[in-house]
Amino acid sequence: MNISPKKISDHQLEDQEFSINHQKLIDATIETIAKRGLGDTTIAQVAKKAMVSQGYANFRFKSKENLLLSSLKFLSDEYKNSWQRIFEDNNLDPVGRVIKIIENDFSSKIANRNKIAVWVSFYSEVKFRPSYLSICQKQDEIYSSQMEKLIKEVNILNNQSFLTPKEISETYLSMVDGLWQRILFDPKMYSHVFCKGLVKKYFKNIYTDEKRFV
Amino acid sequence: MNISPKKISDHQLEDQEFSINHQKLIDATIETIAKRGLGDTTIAQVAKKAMVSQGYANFRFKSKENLLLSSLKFLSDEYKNSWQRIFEDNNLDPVGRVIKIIENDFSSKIANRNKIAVWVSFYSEVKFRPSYLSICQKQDEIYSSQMEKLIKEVNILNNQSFLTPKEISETYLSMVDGLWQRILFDPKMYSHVFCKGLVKKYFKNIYTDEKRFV
DNA sequence: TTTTGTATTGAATAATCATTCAATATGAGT
DNA sequence: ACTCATATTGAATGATTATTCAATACAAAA
Repeated sequence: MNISPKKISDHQLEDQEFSINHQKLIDATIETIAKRGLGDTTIAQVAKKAMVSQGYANFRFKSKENLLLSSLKFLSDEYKNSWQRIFEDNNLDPVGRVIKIIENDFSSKIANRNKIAVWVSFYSEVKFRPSYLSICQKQDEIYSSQMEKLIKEVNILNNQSFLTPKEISETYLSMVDGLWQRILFDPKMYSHVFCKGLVKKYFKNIYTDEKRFV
Repeated sequence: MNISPKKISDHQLEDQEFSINHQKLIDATIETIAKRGLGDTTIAQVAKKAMVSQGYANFRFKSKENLLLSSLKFLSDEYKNSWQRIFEDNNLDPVGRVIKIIENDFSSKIANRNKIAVWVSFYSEVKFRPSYLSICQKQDEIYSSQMEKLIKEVNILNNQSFLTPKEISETYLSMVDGLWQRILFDPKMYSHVFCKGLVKKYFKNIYTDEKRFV
């Protein structure tokens, strides 16, 4: 995982905040949180999983807090990138874009149980750690407003007027958060297929003539 | 808060797992988790807030884990009772019952930021603590099936057939979970009024003839 | 008042962990 | 081969905190 193509010594990359060890530690942090919970995640365990010494992990990230923060940032960026790719794809019409968003939100890369466990762990601490909040909240506002704009386009094309774009987009985003949480409890019942189906049915009910919401 | 009407010495109530101190400690636990997060909640802080000694808190609940568990149980029971009251009220027709459920889910007693912070904290640990899971999951399944049954009644009366009762009830329950989480981030934007309005609009869109979904 | 059983204290204990840092390994340049 | 700069180790440190328990307060009964 994350092997750089050419063998480069780590220190050459240090200032860029990237190296094999840097990423190995972040991956190990995510795995550890997913397996044991944020509260039971220790530097020792993370270091062991990343196969570096405990001291090194601390040295590399300056503090445990910073390691956790970097891991959250990594997940946040991963999601952001997948979102942006959809919004920058000019081959998609509004409905096609909505469908891609849904597929992405319940893809196995994004909505797997490990990553959700990490998200929820951080979410639960957001109220107490301004640094977590600043990573998540700003992005969340962007997603909200971009989604609303997108739905506005869909609404116009599909001649729907009872629900406002804001209502539809807020409902969608809440549903996704709720379903993610439920995947944690009962991943069998809340399978990707089930979740995608549920959300698409929501849209199908609004845009009855649109055949693509399966 | 929770003053018993007559002055009774605590030990008379001990076997019933209830006493002034018992409840004071649970209240203090919830407040502490809400204020500092599950990870930073220590027995010392809880004991201080409950105005008993640290040793006593431990003695009374046998362990920190048990104190946390009792607090989760308290919240879970509180929600359960409010839910049951609605389902046992024979004056309500199906739609009236749905509306009461919505009002309850976003009442200030249930959906306040402190209690949500506690819920989310526990949720985030559910994957790792079977004891938490057993308190939450069983109830959640009951809510799911009762809600589905209720929607079935509403569907029949309102002649709606495109969305299945299961789809509507799962969508509702997910939305509530998602909105709760969002209240944590941004309580101003996700006010009780906003959340209730959003959910009612969802139902209004499904049951267009039903005037009560505002 | 004295006794007795329970409630409550708070200081001591022991375990866990983040963090530090002196010592060592590594590998590129000479 | 030697030097030097950087990477990495792992044992020691110190802080935090759950848990224990001997000592004390209290209140009811005699």
